[in-house]
Amino acid sequence: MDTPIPAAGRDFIRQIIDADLAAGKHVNVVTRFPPEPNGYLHIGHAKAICLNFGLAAEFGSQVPARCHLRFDDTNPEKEEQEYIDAIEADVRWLGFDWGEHLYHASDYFQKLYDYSEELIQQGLAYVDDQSAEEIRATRGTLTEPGTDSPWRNRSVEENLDLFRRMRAGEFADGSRVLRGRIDMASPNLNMRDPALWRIRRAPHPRTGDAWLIYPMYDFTHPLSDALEYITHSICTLEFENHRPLYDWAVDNVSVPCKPRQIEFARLNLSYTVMSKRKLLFLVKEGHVDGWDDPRMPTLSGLRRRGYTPEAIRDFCERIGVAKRDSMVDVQLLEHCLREDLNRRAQRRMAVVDPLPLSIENWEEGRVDWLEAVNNPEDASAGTRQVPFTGELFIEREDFVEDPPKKWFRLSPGAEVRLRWGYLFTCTQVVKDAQGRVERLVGRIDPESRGGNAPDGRKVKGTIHWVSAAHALDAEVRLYEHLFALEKPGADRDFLEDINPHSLKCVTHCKLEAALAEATPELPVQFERLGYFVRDSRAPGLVFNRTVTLRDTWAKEAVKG
RNA sequence: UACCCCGUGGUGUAAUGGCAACACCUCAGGUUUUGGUCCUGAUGUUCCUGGUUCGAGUCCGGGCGGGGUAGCCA
Repeated sequence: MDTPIPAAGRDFIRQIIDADLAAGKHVNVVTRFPPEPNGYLHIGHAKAICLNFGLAAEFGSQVPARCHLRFDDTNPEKEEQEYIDAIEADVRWLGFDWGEHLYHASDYFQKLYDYSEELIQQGLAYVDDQSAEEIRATRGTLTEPGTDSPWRNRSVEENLDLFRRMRAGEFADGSRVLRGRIDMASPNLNMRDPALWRIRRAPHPRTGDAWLIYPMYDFTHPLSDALEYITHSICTLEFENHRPLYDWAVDNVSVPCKPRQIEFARLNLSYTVMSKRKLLFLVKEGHVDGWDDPRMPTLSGLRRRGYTPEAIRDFCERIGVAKRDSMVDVQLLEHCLREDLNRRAQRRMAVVDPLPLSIENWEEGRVDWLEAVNNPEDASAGTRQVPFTGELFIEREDFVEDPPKKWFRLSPGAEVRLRWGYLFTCTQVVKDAQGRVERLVGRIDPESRGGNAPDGRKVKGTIHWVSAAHALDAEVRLYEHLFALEKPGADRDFLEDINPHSLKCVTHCKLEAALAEATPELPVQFERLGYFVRDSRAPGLVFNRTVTLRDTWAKEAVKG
């Protein structure tokens, strides 16, 4: 190593790899991201993806390094091609590339089968005729040892014969299982003669009906890692107790290398759920619109919502990697998002809850094309022309008849700036029969074109607007967190914690005409409201609110 | 009450025997044609208890607390 990396500040996994490289244990770094295609990828997977692919990219400057994408497809009853396709698309969208290294555990079934015969030959595996119930009953408990199966001491020949016939389909589903012959009294339950292969007459998305027996994760995973020459096999904490079994597998068959399993804490995010089981439930029971519902923590949902891969990667970097259970505040994710969007999103004006406003001293039919800055954070984004007329829409929220303290938006007699336009003073409030404000009337200062008065007087409030004659009609979907509680399901069914206000669809919003060209790939900021993106599924002009702007006034208002 | 893992501000992460730091959040102020952005500042931290050491968040013992594990799921 020409430039030794200081240990300080590096997470424990990077330190392990540093040490392995320094000690000459490895001359390269090979990691893998091993999803099971039984659901869509979520933000928790993003953490694992960024870790594994990130490691390969980082160490690649030092030694040969790569990261594989491998589908852990050993349970045909839960896995589907739709998920396989979605996972590949999501990993790519996040910004990672596995190159040639796309693998499937199902490609290794024959090798795994051969390794199993090796185990049988060594007396390290046997065919058990017990039912699943009997095996469960004899496994023992957390505090008591299990008892040996009556079939535990079969001869090698008999085991070989039976195992071959299992494969040939001579036995019914679930009637027999191949078990590792380890230790029924082990304090680690995973070592109490774990099942290695089970009989399942289920078509597999990739192998079709070629196999009637399927290997278990605990057997498949370590050997797949070994077959791919994985150096560091990084997984989540719940597999910690499985590590002795992982090591047992690679130690007892003739694989070409012995990868090391390292466990880290999975991501928990406040105000959401992360288990695939729960996410699947939300989809199947119709609590959300699908896996890519913009309220879902799935990568496809976040994408549709307007999250950027850059923001998600930044987030994954900032949360770090450790072994302690934790719950990350969703506000950190939103902070990363806003930071990215602030840099890149062009500004537009849009009125979600329109209130008509008429300018008395504006010549009928006159259109004034004003210059508006597209992105104050990025001069190269340039400017655009926005039409100003005597009939506008403003945000209903920006007007109050009886302003509270520190209110510097619109109220009767108060002067505000119409962004990029003129200083405006409200002279008249028109109400309907019910007393609801229907329309505002007022005057502009004709000398203030562009937003500044010639006399230099300060106007603190600036509000956004849209010319009525030029406005586009659109639907805007306002989202909040899917769950109302920080930790959904903490003390009741998680469905009861769903936020009833997680989606608000608002129709007949008024947009600046330039928004007609908005695409689902380009985030925009609706000035003073938040970041939005064109929906990728709905026909017509439909926008999703990605995230609001920080709103210090809202906090002020709450305080009174 | 078996085995494994983990305990650092409200949250997440760092400090690798030597001044407990960074980010988010919160709060206060400044700048501002977005109550955005940006800038400045403030509040707040080593689970308890013995020990080793000149010196312990860090090493050791004992507690306490949290998480995981009894699929032919992954």
